[in-house]
Amino acid sequence: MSDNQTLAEKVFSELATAIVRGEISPGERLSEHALVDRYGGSRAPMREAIQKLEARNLVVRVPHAGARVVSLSLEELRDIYEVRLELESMACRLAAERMTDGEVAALQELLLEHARTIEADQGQSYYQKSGNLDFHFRIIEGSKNRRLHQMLCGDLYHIIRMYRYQTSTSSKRPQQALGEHQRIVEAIAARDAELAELLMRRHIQASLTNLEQRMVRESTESGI
Amino acid sequence: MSDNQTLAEKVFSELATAIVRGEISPGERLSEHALVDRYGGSRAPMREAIQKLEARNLVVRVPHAGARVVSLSLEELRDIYEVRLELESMACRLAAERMTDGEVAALQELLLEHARTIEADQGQSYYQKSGNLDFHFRIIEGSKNRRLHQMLCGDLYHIIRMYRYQTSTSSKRPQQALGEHQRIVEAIAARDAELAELLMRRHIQASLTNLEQRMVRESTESGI
DNA sequence: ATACAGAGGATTGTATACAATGTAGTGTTT
DNA sequence: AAACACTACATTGTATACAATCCTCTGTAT
Repeated sequence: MSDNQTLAEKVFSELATAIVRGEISPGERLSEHALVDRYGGSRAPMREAIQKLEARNLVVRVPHAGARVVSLSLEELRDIYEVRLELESMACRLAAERMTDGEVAALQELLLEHARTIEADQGQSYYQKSGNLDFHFRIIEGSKNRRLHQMLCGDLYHIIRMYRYQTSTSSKRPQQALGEHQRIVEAIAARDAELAELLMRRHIQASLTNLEQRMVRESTESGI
Repeated sequence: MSDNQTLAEKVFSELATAIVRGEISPGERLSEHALVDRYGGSRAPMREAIQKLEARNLVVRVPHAGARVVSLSLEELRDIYEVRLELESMACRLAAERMTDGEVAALQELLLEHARTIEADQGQSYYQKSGNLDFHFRIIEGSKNRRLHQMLCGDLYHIIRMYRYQTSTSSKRPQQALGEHQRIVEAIAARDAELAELLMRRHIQASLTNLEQRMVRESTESGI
């Protein structure tokens, strides 16, 4: 029961979290031999772990040249945000149509708890860290579309979290975000799919706008 | 120059096309040893090819049990279609905003050619086969969002083509599809992003509706 | 007859060895 | 001095061998 998963999978998940947390920098090389020294085993499982990372777009491999942690240009990051905006708005619309009454009630309860947490200890850190993600995850699950869930949670979020643009863009007051969350849930509870989608779109749009401003700033800086 | 790509990549692409074309049936096993017998080489490249197929969701692997060609339930297929509908509508909106005038002109030219082809030899087969795909691919490329392109063309389309639901759903008159295409391009040429998105959404929606009807039919049949 | 248990075979996971390719560093030439 | 070529090294791609796990078939017991 302890060694149920293969070594390749263990190395993969360890590397994935290390990359997302920034313990391995973007652009850094992942030598198979170095991974053997670090995690033990032989090259075969390391290779497989690297391939799994490539499948999730966390590393880029070029034949005979090796693997590097993905280093996204701001354009590529904008692309990812655009797709995320669309897919998560879609998820919110579907959630309004498909969540059970019980799930909606649980979501409302979650927001009440968030409100208490914020009021109690100004818990900005708690709220940002897991609370925000919890809210979005539940809505994505509420869409009852497994492929959508896989694309958003499996592929896009890892990269987004890796670049921490999400933390910086959600630096607006937790109260404001909470208020937006509450209005979204109200729309879901009223089964108003169109409104729920619109509100979620606006809620995320700020991140994209923020990101694009940053893009312009950085490009002009480097252009001088 | 001939052997520039690795054996693993060659086996991967051969297997991918074989799966998409239905030469390997859904649910069929992919034994590593059998692949060695078929393609030559050793197990290592075969394993790598299978992993690449898994990354594109064309096969499912379970540890110690092997790999099987993906066999989707109708629910999973509905999920994929839903996501495709949303992403391709989005692509159309972005294309209306970002395609160059030259690209729009080329797209209009493509449709004229389609019209000639249809009139000439009732070329339903030609039009369905590559013409329809060409049109959609150009719009996706016109979105100038590489991640979106990757998700639609790389991941979703292979599976959709594999199940051939697209061919059956697009069995409506080529003239009708062509007319819808023309209106979409008109909206793009007018830089009316909202309208372009709406028209594309309707254009694809028929496939999804068709698919869902089929789902209901099949489930009731098996339920008897 | 059916269900469960165990052994054997088959398949995958891992380790090691060899081959092919890319990279860097040095030396020569212009 | 700069650019090109060649050589040596390092890294990845591939092949083979061994270990661990799973699937199946057979035999026994209920």
